Amino acid sequence: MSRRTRSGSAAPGIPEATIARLPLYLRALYALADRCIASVSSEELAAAAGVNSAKLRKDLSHLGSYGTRGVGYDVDYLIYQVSRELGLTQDWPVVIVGAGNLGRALANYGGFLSRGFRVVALLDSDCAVIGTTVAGHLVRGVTEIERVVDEHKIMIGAITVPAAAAQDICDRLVGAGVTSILNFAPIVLSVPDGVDVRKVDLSIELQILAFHAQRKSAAGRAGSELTSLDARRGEERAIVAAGRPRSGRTGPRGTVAGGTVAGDTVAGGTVAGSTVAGDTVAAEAVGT
Amino acid sequence: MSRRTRSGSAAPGIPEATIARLPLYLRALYALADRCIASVSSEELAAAAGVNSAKLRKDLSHLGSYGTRGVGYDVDYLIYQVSRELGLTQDWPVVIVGAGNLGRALANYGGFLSRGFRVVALLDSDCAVIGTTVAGHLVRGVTEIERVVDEHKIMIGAITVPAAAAQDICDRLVGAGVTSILNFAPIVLSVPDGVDVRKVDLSIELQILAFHAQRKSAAGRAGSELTSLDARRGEERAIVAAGRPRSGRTGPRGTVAGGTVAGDTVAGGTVAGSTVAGDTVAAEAVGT
DNA sequence: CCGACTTTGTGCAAACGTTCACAAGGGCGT
DNA sequence: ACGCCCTTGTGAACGTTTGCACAAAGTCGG
Repeated sequence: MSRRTRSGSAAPGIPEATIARLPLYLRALYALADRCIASVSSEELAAAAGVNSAKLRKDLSHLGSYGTRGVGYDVDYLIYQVSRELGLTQDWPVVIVGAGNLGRALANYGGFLSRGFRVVALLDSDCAVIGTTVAGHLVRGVTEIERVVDEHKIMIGAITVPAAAAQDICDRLVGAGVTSILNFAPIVLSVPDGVDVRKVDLSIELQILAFHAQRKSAAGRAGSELTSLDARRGEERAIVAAGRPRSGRTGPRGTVAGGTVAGDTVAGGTVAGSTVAGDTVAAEAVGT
Repeated sequence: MSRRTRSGSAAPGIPEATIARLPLYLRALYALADRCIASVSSEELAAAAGVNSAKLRKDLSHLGSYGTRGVGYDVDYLIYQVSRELGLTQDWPVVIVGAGNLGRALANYGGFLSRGFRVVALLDSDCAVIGTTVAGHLVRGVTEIERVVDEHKIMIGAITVPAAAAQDICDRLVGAGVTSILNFAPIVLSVPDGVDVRKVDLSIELQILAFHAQRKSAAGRAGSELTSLDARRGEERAIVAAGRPRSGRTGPRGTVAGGTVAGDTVAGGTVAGSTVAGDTVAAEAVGT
């Protein structure tokens, strides 16, 4: 908790939400600079970054009073100021552990990674991959973590290994002196105080998307079979209030819908459609 | 804005922040189920998910009163409830456009993607890639977007193409009927109302990490050269107050530090270290 | 030099999210 | 059956974030 909110040192008053948006602004600014646009108003920049203009102005005001009233912001100057605030005016050597698809994707992200970041090592544990070249980087064994980190004074590491290996890799990175970790593995890493962990999970965003998509579906067509979904919800609640609590003690494991669900999913990730059917049966069996 | 906050239909009161954490809980729950743990307390589950236990309880309370006082939550049952709330009890066919490193990584994410999601098509514009098989999927041409979306009734699309092509692909996906888009390209997509866009940017997280790392560096060693960074900041502000505003009109483009910065970066992503030097010079030239 | 116009920077209030602390409610031993 | 103990669910306080609306401050035309 304290790990993410304020990482070690006390923040001098620059909100976390603002920090999270600065990269967005920076990207928009670079796009403007590429098109040789020298000056930009908060309205335009906000539109380019996809945020409210008042929010953008307030965010930028935290960095200082760059910008000219009646005119706007000087693109190049603002790029520099935002970069500096983010710490991108210095060189950040990065080690990527895991040369699978994700690791390779990250190593190839050059176009945007290279602004301040430099991949100095790409490691993997798979002997079949070690020795090959990916995105111009020779893949080396994970045994070299400590040496590489120490040699290049690396403070940032990216973990793109399978979930099962992630904590071990994390421990070794931290042990070697890495204090900032970008975790792509779908587990929660535990790290000592003073170490920053940020995570990127491809499936989480997809699941959030599914939630909203479901909403849209349910709202869109109101008279079709999808309405039975809402109806089922009502019954479901009823089960909880009536049938479920009793079964908690009766069986060592839930004999209601839940058991079926886990059986399906643990088995090997069956498409969840069948799960719904399983529950509908349970609902009828218990509810009526 | 309204696009992300509430996507089309009015939310019945379940906070966005909660939705964003549900996948996290779900993952922790699956991990518990794998270890054959039938019941879990909010404290334990919160620890596994890396959040505050009070937050977890409040989040879950939004779904309903699942859970037994004095005991905890039935793992299997909760898995089902959370899955259903997220819309994962139904099958979501997904199309991935862009079979580069990222697209491949996503297609191979099977272990976690498969819980509710199903990659039905992998498209690319590169003739060299079309026809090859990636993660068990035949790569087809982007020209087939419309056909594939229509044929499989696809509502969710992932964009893993380069930034330059992303908006075009997005437009075509939307035109074909896709209403939820997961965007990996580092640009802000513009979509009509009713279409959901979520973005994943590998470099943004890295930049946030850099910000905190910089903080840690500056705080850690107080007497070394890093202190000059803070000193430079002071001077920087001085320039803004004194020298900069005047140059705004004098030259068509900023002749101060900003120009140098952009020249460096636009040229081809030089490591930003040199930029700092450039600015220091400018600071001395103008400030003193 | 002045007055009109434009855009920044910010005080303020409302919305939102988090955390604490505790009452309500259930299991478990006796 | 009863009381102890444990954990959930939630009311209320707190902090953060957002967005409005406007004064301050600059440019531009005459």
